[in-house]
Amino acid sequence: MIRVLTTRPRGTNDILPGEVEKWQYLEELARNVCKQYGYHEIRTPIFEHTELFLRGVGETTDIVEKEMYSFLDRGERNITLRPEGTAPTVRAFLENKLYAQPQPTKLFYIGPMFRYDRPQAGRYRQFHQFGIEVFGSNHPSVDAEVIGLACDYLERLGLDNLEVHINTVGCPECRKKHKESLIAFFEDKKDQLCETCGGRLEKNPLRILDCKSPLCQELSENAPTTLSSACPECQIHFQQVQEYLTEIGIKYTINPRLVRGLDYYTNTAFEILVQGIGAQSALCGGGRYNGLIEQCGGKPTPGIGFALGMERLLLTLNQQEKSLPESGTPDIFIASIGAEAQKASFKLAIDLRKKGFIVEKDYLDKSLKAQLKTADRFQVKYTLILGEKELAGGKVLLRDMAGSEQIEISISEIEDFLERRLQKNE
RNA sequence: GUGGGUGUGGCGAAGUGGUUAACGCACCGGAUUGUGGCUCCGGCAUUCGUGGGUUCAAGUCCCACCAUCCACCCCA
Repeated sequence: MIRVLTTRPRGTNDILPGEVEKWQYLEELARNVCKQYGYHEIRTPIFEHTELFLRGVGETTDIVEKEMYSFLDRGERNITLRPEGTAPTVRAFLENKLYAQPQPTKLFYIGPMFRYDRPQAGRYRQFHQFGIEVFGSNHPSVDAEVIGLACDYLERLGLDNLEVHINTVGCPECRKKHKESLIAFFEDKKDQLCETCGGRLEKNPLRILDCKSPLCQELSENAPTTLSSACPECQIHFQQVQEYLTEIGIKYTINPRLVRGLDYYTNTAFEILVQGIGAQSALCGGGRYNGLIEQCGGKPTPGIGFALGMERLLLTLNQQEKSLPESGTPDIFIASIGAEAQKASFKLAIDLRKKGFIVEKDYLDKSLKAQLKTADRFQVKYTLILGEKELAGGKVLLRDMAGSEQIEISISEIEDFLERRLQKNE
């Protein structure tokens, strides 16, 4: 009846203990890799002025047209939960004048994004991205570094069967020409195109190239590609990016049909794909966006970056049965018998925690039997048993759970003892 | 926004119109005095997503709604 109180909003997830450790591990690794490459973390707000995304992402994109979580705040400001991380990063770069520091600026972020989509495997309304951005260099080695960083990260996780697809979508001039030649190419074929592609022809003919309908694929077989339409300058840039990729041993596939959905992309576009996690096979996607910073009110500044889907990454790791850390077990469990001992065990627990041990205890006045059962569930190596008898003598029983042996030691000796034993067993 | 599948206790899962809704796991308690893992015993769904309808009788049939999963569009 009051189900909404116990049901999370559609397309969102609770990350529970046991699972959250995996997230922490993935985030830590991302931070470490970024650090080695000289990228610095940036944390921008989770919401921004709607205008930023209209401008930055593009008014005709699906994100803006139908996927944004937008609302008026109490001050009548039009606010949107960020659907992606690049525009906010650009905004922060400009607002905080990071361009005044040595260039290029190399940033990374990890955090939630929001898109109002129908959820399915690997797609959620709140999802998390790890992304990097480089502002201020159009050097082809930067393109290769960005792609290489993503590959490095994924390889360190031991993932198999990854495919790096790259393409160039050219500069705005190339794109304009390409669009015209595409429309001309499909002119006499438009009646045969599928329903969605019929509509795409006028608005976004680029997308016909990666339509999944077999007939559209066949029809577009010999269509001009962004690559073939690229001007000499863009061709050269793309060529150099490939040379740099080869230099660092990254295997890639040139996919002339690869186009990215957001308006701001120019030149290099790339995706890292993986099979086996459902229809949404793009683990990571990114590219160059040399016009975006100017579009957002800055001086003309080249940029490039990627976004990597954390949920999809977890799905992949799961599917490939890669092991990740799970929740740890306490060092010791403290069982007590009787009210006095309960109080003493409470103090003992806190003293030991202050010494750095991970300590669990009983909070329910359970029977000793039940407490040992609980200790067993926690899989602790040692249980301290504190009863009236021991308490009187300033002692505790220290029980080795695996060997079922226990000795009596004085409370003052516990720390030393555990220090030695727990280290030895580690 | 469109299409398809699913919806029984914390989880897995029987049940296909008829007395008290199997079973497994998990959880909690107990098997004489303060001792876990094995075993045994006991407890744990006034109820089958929600609301209507058909029927003498519905978890079982019909309708609607909701949720969830998958897919399309698109994207991470």
